[in-house]
Amino acid sequence: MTAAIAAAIRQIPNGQVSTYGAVAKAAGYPRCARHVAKVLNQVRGLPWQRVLGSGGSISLPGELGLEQHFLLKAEGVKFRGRRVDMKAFEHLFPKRSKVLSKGARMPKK
DNA sequence: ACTTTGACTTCGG
DNA sequence: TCCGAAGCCAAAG
Repeated sequence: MTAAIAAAIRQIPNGQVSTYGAVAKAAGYPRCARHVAKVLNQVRGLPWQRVLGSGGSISLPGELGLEQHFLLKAEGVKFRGRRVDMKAFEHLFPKRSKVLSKGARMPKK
């Protein structure tokens, strides 16, 4: 599954971005956003800078965050304040034939 | 086999 | 808009 996630991340084209949750979902593990982060941190050769937190926010702390910002900017991604303009730059993964249905979540409300 | 660990996500205040 | 709490799941030790 680590491989599946890594593969999903590699699919993100230059100039576009995605989120942890979206990547996890695309890889077939909708709830494993956190693991995506871990994969990004461990696996090398991935376009890690194209993966953002929900809403297009940079989750990387410190200088790495600045570097991410820089790299994305270099790819043509534009920022709306502290967030990436997801509406315009989020990469949509090809829908896999609902193999893993995840159903509704969020028990709270 | 159990515990820890994440660059998360979402809700409510 | 920002902050804290709770839920979440697989990989690594």
